Amino acid sequence: MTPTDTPALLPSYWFRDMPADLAARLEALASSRLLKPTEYLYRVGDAAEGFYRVQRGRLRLGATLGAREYTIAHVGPGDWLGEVPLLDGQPHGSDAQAVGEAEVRVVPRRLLEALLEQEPTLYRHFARRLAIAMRLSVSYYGDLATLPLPARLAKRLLELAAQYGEAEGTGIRIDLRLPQQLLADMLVTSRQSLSKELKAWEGRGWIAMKYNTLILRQPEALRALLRQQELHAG
Amino acid sequence: MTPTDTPALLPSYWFRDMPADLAARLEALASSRLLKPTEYLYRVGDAAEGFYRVQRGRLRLGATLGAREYTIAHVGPGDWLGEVPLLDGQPHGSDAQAVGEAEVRVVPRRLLEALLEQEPTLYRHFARRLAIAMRLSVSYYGDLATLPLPARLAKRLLELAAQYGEAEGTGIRIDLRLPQQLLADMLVTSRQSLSKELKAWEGRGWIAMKYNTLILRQPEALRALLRQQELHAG
DNA sequence: CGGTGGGTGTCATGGTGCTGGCATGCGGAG
DNA sequence: CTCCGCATGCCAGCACCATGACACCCACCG
Repeated sequence: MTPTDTPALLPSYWFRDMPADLAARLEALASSRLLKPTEYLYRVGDAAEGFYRVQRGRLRLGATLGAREYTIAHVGPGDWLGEVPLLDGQPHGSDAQAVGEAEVRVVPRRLLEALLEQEPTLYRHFARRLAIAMRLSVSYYGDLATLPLPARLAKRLLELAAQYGEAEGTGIRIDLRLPQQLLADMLVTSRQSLSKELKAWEGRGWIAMKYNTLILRQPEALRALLRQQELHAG
Repeated sequence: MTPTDTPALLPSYWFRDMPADLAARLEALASSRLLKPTEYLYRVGDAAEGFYRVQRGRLRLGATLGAREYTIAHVGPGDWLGEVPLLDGQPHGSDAQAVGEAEVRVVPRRLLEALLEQEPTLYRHFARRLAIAMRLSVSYYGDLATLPLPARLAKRLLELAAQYGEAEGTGIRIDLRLPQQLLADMLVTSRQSLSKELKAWEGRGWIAMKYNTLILRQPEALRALLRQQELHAG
């Protein structure tokens, strides 16, 4: 939960939504599980085995359609995941895959179900979590449906800046620690297109890149581009 | 709820999920509201005023990003909608707009909240509803992210056939009653592209179109196309 | 029964972004 | 320090689909 052990994730707000009291009660039922890089915590079609909290590292949530993969979000320390199949009784509809080394806390299905049966008011928290998730999922769908790549990129970078950014002179520093390929996957674009766009922005002085760090030097320029693209589309 | 008063909707399964006992209790709290064509039941940013059930007609769920609109789903008689803002306390994140003349039953927010407070176990149903919604929303996102237009169209038509189709000789008849423009919006494509694709399929004998009715003559051909496109994409 | 307007079919054109391939660069392992 | 391998930058060619414009057709309505 401390910012320092969070390796700068992609937006995943809703996974965070978990009242402290409930988190503590769940934590008491959990055991640890270690995942090697690229190892799957669960895959599409798996039966629900538990409710998970990321302890360390990062997981990619995604799925494979035919031979093509897509990524929904990345989750990191403090994020909870895996409740959907527990709540509707269907198999998992997406994959959860460790990006690097990762550790998760596992609340076994039986124990969670027992807790819920004993105290059904806890369903209220899950309903709230899912309502937030639904809202964001629809919003991402809308972005993909209406915004061209530069606008989607600008929006994402501004979100990341708001969530994980730290002031750096006149700009905002984002510690990405993420290969361009993975960022491209999340934006539903190709690595090449992403690289090209970033370089173009760097040339204009909007951003600066070094190592794994990205600095928004002129966030206002990104906002302007976003507004303009949105208007132009009509 | 009878098939005959359902004017052939676009896929909207999850809105249906509502246990009969809960539906009856909600219905007892509801009053009716009539909507003229294109009138909004609620819009993005509106505060939550109630939980709704479609009685008659059809509503488009969508939103506007900049000057560009997108459509998430259509809902029709028997479908419930509008719970997200009630559950997370935020304003509406999408629009609900009557397509033709429509009538909805309204459960006022106060009454729903009172019912939930009195009987918190009802949250369980909402959690389940939203879990299903989440699953489908992510699946639509994946379709848009990975499938080219012909595959998305094939998938949608097969879904519609499974939901609303009736046997017709060797094929499946779908009573669309929907202008191509609205179907195109749901597929996130242009009217022209949709028309072109449908005509091409008609030429190959895969489908037949007349009036507002579409007949899948060779559903197997659509499934094959879908499989092939998915593989080709890798 | 003729008019009118929305829905549909079709086309030329252009833009966006993907594909595949290759060069370069950086950073970690030995 | 040197080497290797992943990550990045860059380019040519092309596929897909949006756009805008226009003619046609049918249903509905006066």
